[in-house]
Amino acid sequence: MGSATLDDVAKRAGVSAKTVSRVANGERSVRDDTRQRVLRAIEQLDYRPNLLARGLSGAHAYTIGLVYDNPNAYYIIAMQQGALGACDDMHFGLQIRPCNSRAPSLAEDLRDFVHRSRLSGLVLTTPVSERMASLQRLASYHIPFVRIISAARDPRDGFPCVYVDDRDAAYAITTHLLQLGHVRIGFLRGGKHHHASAERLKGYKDALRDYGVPLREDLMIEGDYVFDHGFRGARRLLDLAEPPTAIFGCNDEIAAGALAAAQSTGLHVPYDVSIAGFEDSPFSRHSWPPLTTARQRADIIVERATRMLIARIRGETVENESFNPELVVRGSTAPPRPKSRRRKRG
Amino acid sequence: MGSATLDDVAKRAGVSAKTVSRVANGERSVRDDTRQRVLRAIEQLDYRPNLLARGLSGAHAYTIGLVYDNPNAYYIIAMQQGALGACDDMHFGLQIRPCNSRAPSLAEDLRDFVHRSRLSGLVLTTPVSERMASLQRLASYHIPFVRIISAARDPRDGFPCVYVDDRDAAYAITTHLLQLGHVRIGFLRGGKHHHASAERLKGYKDALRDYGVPLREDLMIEGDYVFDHGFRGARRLLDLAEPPTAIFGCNDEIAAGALAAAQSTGLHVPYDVSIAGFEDSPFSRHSWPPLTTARQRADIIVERATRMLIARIRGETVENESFNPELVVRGSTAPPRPKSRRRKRG
DNA sequence: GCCTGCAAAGACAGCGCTGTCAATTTGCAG
DNA sequence: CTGCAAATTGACAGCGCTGTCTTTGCAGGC
Repeated sequence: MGSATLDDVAKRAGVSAKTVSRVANGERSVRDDTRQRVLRAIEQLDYRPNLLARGLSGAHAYTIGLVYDNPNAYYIIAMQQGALGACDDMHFGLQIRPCNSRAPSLAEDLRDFVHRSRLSGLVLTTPVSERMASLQRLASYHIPFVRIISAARDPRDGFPCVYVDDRDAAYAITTHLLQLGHVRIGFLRGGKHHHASAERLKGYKDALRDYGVPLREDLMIEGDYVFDHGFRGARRLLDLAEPPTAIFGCNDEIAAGALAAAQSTGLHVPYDVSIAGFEDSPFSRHSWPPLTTARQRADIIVERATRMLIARIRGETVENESFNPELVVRGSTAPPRPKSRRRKRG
Repeated sequence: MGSATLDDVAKRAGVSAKTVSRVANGERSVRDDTRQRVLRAIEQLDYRPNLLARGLSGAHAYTIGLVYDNPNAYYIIAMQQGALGACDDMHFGLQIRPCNSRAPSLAEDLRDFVHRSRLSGLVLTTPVSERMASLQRLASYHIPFVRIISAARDPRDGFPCVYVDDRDAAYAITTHLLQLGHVRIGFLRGGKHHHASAERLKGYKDALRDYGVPLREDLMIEGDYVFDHGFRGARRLLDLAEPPTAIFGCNDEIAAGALAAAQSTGLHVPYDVSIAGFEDSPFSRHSWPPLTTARQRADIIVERATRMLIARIRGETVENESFNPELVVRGSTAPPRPKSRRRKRG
């Protein structure tokens, strides 16, 4: 019924349980013929280690936690995929943990989460990874973690991380629009409390500055990472006396809102107005026209972070790593059309 | 460091560890003053049960597995939310398990998954829940599970389930289109191997029959639950000599593809062609125009299934339950426009 | 032949909890 | 008061594995 245990295998192979344990965990100090004998017994009995027993007995449970606070389903799934891939590969388990990154008790909640299941460590994604005070506390509890953050360069603050250069990608998108000939470019900001959002705004501003285009406050609109903000923000922009000829949404959902707003006004994208997003979510591929955006491989990023974490847990020293989102040009951006020829329908 | 254990609490409260265990698990047979004393000690020491120890010791780990084989991110997240909600509420843990529902070893993979972590049971979502042979095997391993399936009525096959009437919802959508005046209605089918897909096709056919509209094979196109099928399928339909005036996509992603196809051809939705989806995914709200669709609360459905499973694990007898998706009419459907007035733009 | 040193294998004691069953206390009729 | 069933509580043995320490086996140096 319940599958075979170490002892069963040990008896069959004529060795002690500890030796079977050694073989199962790939330890070196087992003579080759013994190892073969044990492996055969394991196979014959179809033995599978009991993860609970291993976790209870050992120093930790060979399981990591993936922590996120994000409303974006595609993002979460991509992250889970990345984490699961690395975990399967390294024979670790995975526990998922949605949470509220702004809860004052964040660090304590996570500590309990870790202790209750004896987790080996945590992968912290944005924006949880940006709550420095909580990270300090987590570190003081001796809980290993690796963060994924938005930064142009290695923060070197002692907390290991994978850092993603959002500024650079936003710069690339803005440059793309500028090179098409756009000058009035609207910016729909998202996630006031997300560092990534500030970085993207920075990239936008830097590009305008480098191209000698003056910033216009009325073209930058604050809001959240949601469709509705994109819709209303774009409406507001398009209702200006001098509306922008291009709109850059801080993520694909905002851009989707902007796209809907433009189309609902009877504007043709990209001929009447260009729209760009950020993320390369499936939405950006499935809308019409498909969105110009920045490709962010959340799955690969999280997979790297997970491998780093496991390496750290094993006591290896790890280097921080960086990722650069890349520009993906699709049908939603084109050169601006002379104002006179702009038309409305509907 | 590591949090307090049962023994610590027991000492502090001046009782045996077993009594603390009883209080922690909410068992009846503890006198009230003893219970209070123990609860106080638990609070003072900030005691949290160690889930691994509990799982190893007890008959099962108070943790369930959520099994899915689905490419749709929104769906998965909704299901996870529902399962997590119920699990948190019932003090159960949750393990997620993406899998390949068509693997011949499905039942054995799941058995190993259950044994390795001593899982209490499984929630099986479509299409895993439709692999009857595997379910038989799972049952023969004495693994408790609850399925979510697509069916018009209680299957009464001995395997507990939550059943969702896809046929009825598809009937409602088709009826909605017929009542708007559409006669040539295209159907883009998805997921050949999903029972839900067959049910939706059935709803479509039944509605046409009831309205005396003859079925036309050339208006029904097979494919998968993906955007691309929607796009190509819709193109094919729209290129017919007598194209449909409405297209029903078997899920929102297919409908999104159809929407993009129509728009890329220069057609105006819904004036030139109506489009309906199925699922009420965020996409259906975020496209322009937003999609008429069928609302399926995957979160609530999975939450119910999870509660049923836990009740079953506790030895209670449970009744199967049913859910009906409901019609959500949005901007993508409207009465057909006379053919002569149909227009294209470029 | 004897001792040293190292690799290989085993013994044993838990990890923190629950199931089982025995011991103790309590409540209450007689 | 006494007796007895019912209600509480506790003792104890694991659950299946790993960490630590010990023992065993064997090659090499004198």
